Formats: sequence, C-alpha cells, structure tokens
Amino acid sequence: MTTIRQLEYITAIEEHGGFQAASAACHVTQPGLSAQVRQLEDHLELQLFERGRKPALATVEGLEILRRARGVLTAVADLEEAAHSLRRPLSGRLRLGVIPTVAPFLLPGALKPLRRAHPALRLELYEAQTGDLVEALERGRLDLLLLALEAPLGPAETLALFPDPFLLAVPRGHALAGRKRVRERDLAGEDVLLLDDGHCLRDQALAVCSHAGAHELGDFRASSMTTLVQMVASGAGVTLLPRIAAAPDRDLVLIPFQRPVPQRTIGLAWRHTSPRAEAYRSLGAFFRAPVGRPRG
Amino acid sequence: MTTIRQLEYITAIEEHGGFQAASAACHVTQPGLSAQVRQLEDHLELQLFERGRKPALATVEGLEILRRARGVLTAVADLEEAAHSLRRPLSGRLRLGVIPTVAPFLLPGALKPLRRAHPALRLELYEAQTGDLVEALERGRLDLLLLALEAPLGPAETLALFPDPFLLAVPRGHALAGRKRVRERDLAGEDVLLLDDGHCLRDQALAVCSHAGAHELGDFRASSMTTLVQMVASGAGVTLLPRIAAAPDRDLVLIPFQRPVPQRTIGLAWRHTSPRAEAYRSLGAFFRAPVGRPRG
DNA sequence: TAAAAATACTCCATAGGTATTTTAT
DNA sequence: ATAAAATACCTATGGAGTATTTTTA
Repeated sequence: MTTIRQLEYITAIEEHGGFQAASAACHVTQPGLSAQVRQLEDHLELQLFERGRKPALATVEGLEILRRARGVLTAVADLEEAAHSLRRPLSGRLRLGVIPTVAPFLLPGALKPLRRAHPALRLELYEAQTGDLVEALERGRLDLLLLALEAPLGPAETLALFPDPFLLAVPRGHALAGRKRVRERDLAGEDVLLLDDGHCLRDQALAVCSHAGAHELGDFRASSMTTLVQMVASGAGVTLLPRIAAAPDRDLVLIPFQRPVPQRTIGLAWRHTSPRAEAYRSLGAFFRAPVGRPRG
Repeated sequence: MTTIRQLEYITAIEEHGGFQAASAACHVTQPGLSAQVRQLEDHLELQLFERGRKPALATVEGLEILRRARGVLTAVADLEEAAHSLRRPLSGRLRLGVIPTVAPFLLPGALKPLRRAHPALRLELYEAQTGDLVEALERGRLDLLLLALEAPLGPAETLALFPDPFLLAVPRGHALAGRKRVRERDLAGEDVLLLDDGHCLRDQALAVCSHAGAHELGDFRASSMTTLVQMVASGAGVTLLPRIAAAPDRDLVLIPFQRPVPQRTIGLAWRHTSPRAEAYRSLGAFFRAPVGRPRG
C-alpha cells in the first residue's frame, strides 16, 4: 500500500539529491529509507530512480510520480493546517436556529457584537418553530438553538439565559388599562388572542389562560407577533406579550403581572454530544435580554 | 502521524454512516478502525465524530477534515493510476459515465471495437444525468464522461468529438410535416414535449424553444427519449430530437433546421489532474457519430 | 579508493485481531 | 433487548535499526 511516508522519502531524495542526504533529512537511516523506496517501486511496479548514479536521478516516470507525490503531501499538510485552525472552537460555521417569537427581538442587538468578538465565526441563521428546530438539531442540521426552554427539547443540553416575563397587552380604554398590575385571574372572561399552532408561545399563553378562565377568541390566529399586537391595538381582544417583544405603542397598554409572574425562560440548546459545548456556553453572553425595558 | 489509511477509514465512516459498516467496507475489524480514528483525532487534537449516536455524525470540524481527506485520497488514487498507466495507458479499470440521451445511441457501436482494440481495458459503464456524472467525476468515482459539452462541467478537461444537431420531430400529418427544412421561429405556438428535469437535453431544447416563442406542454414530462418519441408519434405535440437519437418511425417526421442549426456537442470529459489524459484522447475515435444518418 | 546504495539480519512499535464491556436506542 | 462503539489484551507484520557488502565515479 502507498504510504505518506514513502512519498515523503521520494520527494526528499529529489530535493536533497541522494538517498543518504534524504535519509538524514527524514531522520531515518539510509537502509530504512532505501527499503521504503524499493517497496513503493514494487507496489507501483515502476522504477522511480535510476540506480547507481552519483546524483540520484529520477526516471521519466519517476518525475511524474514525484509531481503527484508533492501534490498529495501538500494536501495532507493543508489538512493538518486546517485541523490546527479549526481547534479554535469559535470559528467556522455555526448554524443557529431561533424561534420566531425571539429572533426579531434578540438578534438585532446580538449579531453585531458577536461578529465583532468572533470574526472567524460564520453564523448561519434559521428561523423556525421549536419542534422543527429540535428535530433539525438532533439530525445534525443545526448546531445551536435559541428558544424558550419550557418546550420539550429531548436530550438536548441547555443553558438558561434569562427569564422573559409575560405582560398583559390590552387596547387603550380597556377595563384593565388603568391597572398598575394584574393577576392571572383578572383574565377571566377576557377574549384572548393567540398565535398560530406550533408556536411554543401559544402553548405557554394558553396554559396561563386556561386556568385563569379566559377563553381564546376562536376566529383569530395570528401568524406573527406583529400581527397579534396590531389586532390587540385595534380592540379585537387582549393578549400575553413576552417582555422582550413589548414595544411602546400608542394604542396599547402593557401591564405586568403580580407574583407569581407567568414567564418563559429564554436559553440555548445543543446536542449533548457536541464537542463545542463550552464554546456555546460562552456565546450565552451575547443573547442577554435587551436593556431598554418598555415599561416598569 | 497522519496516514492514508486513517483518512480512508474516516471517509468510509461518513460514506457508510457508522464505524461498524465502515470497518466491514475496509476489511478490518471495528476495534481496529476505531483505534485508527481515535489516533487521528488525537493527532489532530480535534474530535471528528460525535460519539454515541446511531448514525455516526461528523462534527462541524470533522466535515471540513473529511472534505480535505477526500481530496488527499483522490490525489493518491490518481498517483497510483498514473503509475499504472505509465506502463500501459489503456489497461486496467476505466469507469465511464454516459448521459441517458447519448448512451443508447453511441455505445452499441463503440463498445465492441473498443474491447477488441484494448482487451486489457476493464470498462465499467455508468448511466446518469450530467450533474451526477460531473460530481462523481470530481469525487473520483468515475474516470471519464461521455456527454454534451454545453452543460457546466466544472474544472474538467474536455475533448469535443462531434456536433449533434437537433431535428424537429413532428407527428405524420402535422402542419410542418411536409417541410424540407424549418427555422427556429417555426416553433412559435407549437406544443413542445420535453424530457424530465435534470436531463441536459431538456435545458438545451428549452433554450431553443424559449426564444422561438414555443411553449412547453405543462402536463407532459418524458423520463426517457423512447417515451418522448412515442408521445410525439401519438400526436401529443412536437419535440427536438438529437440526430444520433433519430431512428426512422412510421408515424414520425424528422425535419432538419436551417442555419443556424441548433445543436449540442458530444464529447469526453475527465479530471484535469487525470494521468491518463492522453489515453482518453485516443479513445475519442471510438465514440464518433454513427455512420447511418436517418435522413438528409 | 572513497562515496553512495544495496543486502542481511535483528528488533520493536504498532496495526489489527479476539474477547468483552459499555453505551445508546 | 439489541445494536454499535469503546476497552482490554494479544499477536504478528513490517518499519527502522546495525553491520556489512556491493557498486561506480
């Protein structure tokens, strides 16, 4: 079988002009090197060097083999060099999956610092709902997820980043609009607007509503948080808004809950077998909650 | 030290989706293969595969190493093939890929003379569409391609063999059936039948049709040229047929184009690094156009 | 006759084998 | 429960060593 070592030996012979000099350069004895050259020649069934000549001379065939041998050796060297540079974990491709109820609120402030801190990191973003993200993670199509940790995440390893409390969003002029704080049971009898199926936020809000005695408005299913907010602002009902999604709005009143505050936990998740786990943990700092709260 | 064997093992793992399957393919035991993988990982100081997963999953770093490993292995394979062909160029295995719109028309007449002229050549035939062939060539799974040179062939080296003009095929009794020659714009308004996606012939015919103002019949997609011809013969529409594929048919009329004649170029393609390039060129003579033209 | 390479042999490092345990589905 | 990979241990191939002979400039 052809070996890398054999190729190193024959290129050394060409480079140093002889078996002896080559053996010295390769830190082996001359007979050892000779044996390898012989073995390669036997394997290729081709004479590479003309024997019995003072300055070792490659045959015509040998020159062609030598040319290719150098190509192989540089490819191997490149591979080892690549391994070296890949050892810095926060470089290369990182496929990050983010849920739609987090992405627009956390990513804008996170990406620029992240890129600056780790310029070698090639970040690829995917926005999808929790179920799809978890499956993609398991299948090796994503490396890291940014989502709400309340959802079932399978065997993934996680890092909690911050709690994201829900606020009650009501239209200006609503009966509850003047309140400083609300309790979950204040929701009783309210028409609650929710997101489409598949959003983990929908399930979380639904859990709050159900044991508060509120009922979901059957006809409405918002496909995005923006739509949801606009529908509430137009007086169609009330909704639960995560604080990171809460932006000031003329027609909207956002009221925090009394304790116990219903909330979700934003965090990172990765395959528990991933070799970059520590690197992922260190990325958590970039995805902390935005500083400017919309309201007390 | 990195060895060729280690690179073979890790690419086998990727290819066969597991250590066990890979060890079988490499004719070694699983512990033997595992040990070599471990050794390579230790040497590179890099985890290449996530352990403890059913379908062995390469790490992000592993994928990059695997890409380079494949490059090294093809370079080595080329070197060994070079050695072989430096003795007798036209002997040993030659894996020939041919596109489906060429194979049935060119191979029958070519194979027998080829085998007679080069009995030491062990010819292996693969029929697939251009995209798959080009990828297989690049990856070192094929040695030589016989196809239409109009398609994107990457960095491959090529040899044009002959032009293959398109003929217009119409059903007997069609309005154009009596014409001695047609122009491209005669196609305007015709229902044109084409092959499935992926056939380069489809793209070439589509190019002719589009600037001639013809429209493709949406419901029909033939998976083979035989089907295509039968559909035209049954009056479903017209089509463009390469001349090498044109066989006399009772229900079909084949009309040549006036200049400029739309055509494809049949030729050979090989890796630009291939050591048998000269031998491949000499094979061109066996794949010239068939002598018996179906029509003027 | 000096150099460089080949030959003869010896040794030991390690690739690869068998048997078994551990781990993940 | 089953299948895959890791671990432990052993064997033997072959790479590399020393000593020596052969070769040709």
